[in-house]
Amino acid sequence: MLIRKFDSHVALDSDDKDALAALPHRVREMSENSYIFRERATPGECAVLLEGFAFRQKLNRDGERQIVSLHIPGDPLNLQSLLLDRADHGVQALTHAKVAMIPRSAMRQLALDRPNIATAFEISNLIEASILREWLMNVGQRNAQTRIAHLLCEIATRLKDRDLLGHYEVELPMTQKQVGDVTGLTAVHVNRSLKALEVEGSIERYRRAIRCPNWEELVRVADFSDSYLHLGRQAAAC
Amino acid sequence: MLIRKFDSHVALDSDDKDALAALPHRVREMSENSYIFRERATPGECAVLLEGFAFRQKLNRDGERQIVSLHIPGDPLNLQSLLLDRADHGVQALTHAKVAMIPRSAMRQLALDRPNIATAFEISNLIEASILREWLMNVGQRNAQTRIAHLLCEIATRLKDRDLLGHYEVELPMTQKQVGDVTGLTAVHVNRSLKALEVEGSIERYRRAIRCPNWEELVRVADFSDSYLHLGRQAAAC
DNA sequence: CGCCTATTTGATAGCCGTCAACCGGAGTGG
DNA sequence: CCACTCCGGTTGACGGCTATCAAATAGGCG
Repeated sequence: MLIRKFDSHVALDSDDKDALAALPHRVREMSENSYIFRERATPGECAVLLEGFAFRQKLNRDGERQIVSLHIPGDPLNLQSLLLDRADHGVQALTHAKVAMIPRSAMRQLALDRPNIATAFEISNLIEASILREWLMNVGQRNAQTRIAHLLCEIATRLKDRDLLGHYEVELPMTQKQVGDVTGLTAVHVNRSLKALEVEGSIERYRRAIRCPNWEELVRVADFSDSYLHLGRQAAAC
Repeated sequence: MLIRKFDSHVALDSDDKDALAALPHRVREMSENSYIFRERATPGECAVLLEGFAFRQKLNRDGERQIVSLHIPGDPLNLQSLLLDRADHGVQALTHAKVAMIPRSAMRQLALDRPNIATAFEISNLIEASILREWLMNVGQRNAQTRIAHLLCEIATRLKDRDLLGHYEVELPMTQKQVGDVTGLTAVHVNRSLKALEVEGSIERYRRAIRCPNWEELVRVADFSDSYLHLGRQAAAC
């Protein structure tokens, strides 16, 4: 999984792939909503999501939660803690999930030994920052319907890019409260906005599954453009 | 300026500092609001802010602007474009500013030659991402007064950390419209919120200068904690 | 079935946006 | 020196989007 993701950023040679495959690790099964890392921790391992979904969150003084990223299989979950001494946010499983835990020392040695992989680490971090900028725009400047539609477009696009999605049909593994914590809305308003999107024909819903019969239309409503996801190999890498 | 910033992330040896000092560059004077890099560009140079302030912004479909970062002297302005092929946002001078422009190739060679500096690059990027997460929390979960107070605390803390601020007295070089574009508010509401902060005694104002006679109080109102800024050397670096 | 959580819906309130007018300092030109 | 202009800041009235509160419905799982 990780190989596939990193290879999509930088062209890895077979030695790079072997080195990634040879990483020592243990696989942990995480149940829904369980913590993978807690805020302020300095974990001794790096986690890579193998199955399921995960998210990162921050809490404010009043205990209100902001979800600051969503992760799909293949995503590293705490690369930043290779270099920063304390996590400024918590990482949790969104669904039941499998996570590969890799000793920090092994990850750091790998980055020292294999420049291509170090570059892939950096690109992964930079894309995360780019997504954060887009989310900031989303929450700061867009109305509720657009925010939610944008989130749907992003998830669908990221899943599709990693071959985890057949059609544009998302089984959104989040409660409406969690969608609200991503978009800065309340669960009630998320509900109303989803309904409005449905009534206007941008999406169809059955339970939590959301289909996008008219992708172009949803993209338009969402003010979505995938350029911030920086899909494909980055020409600038060496 | 850059040496001082990077040295605050990682302990640089004298060779590292010499290498940074020897970087080829030209200094550009930028007038207020002029573009340093445009969205979607692939700049051939890296910029480091020497004097003045700068910001990055994204525009949505309706032309509304979200400011996604603020920069003070010493900050690199487009490190991410060393590895990502197209900028997902624009960079502009907030005030009259001096910027050092360094050829991309020289920056990349430097990162290859000097691991400490490569690490400093990465830490700088990671801290930016951490600030983005906090801003997302700010815009998504806090009310207007708290958002603005939080922004003031952050700016003051960052300036103080780089010895650019005597007391907690910020001459905020931004229009109220720009503050709104950071915080996801309108200029009118920024104005009312600043007034409210003043009435409640959290800040004092004279023109655009803002004093914080009671820093503790402002921090409390702002729900501010500086941990996300990751000040000081990161123990995890090697 | 029974419990618990998530979703849905309605009524109401409030924060913030919009529109508009006025003020006030800085720079310009007469 | 003063009038003029312009841009940003300030203030008021009003409206709308979203939050809050509350209650009913539906699903999931023992």
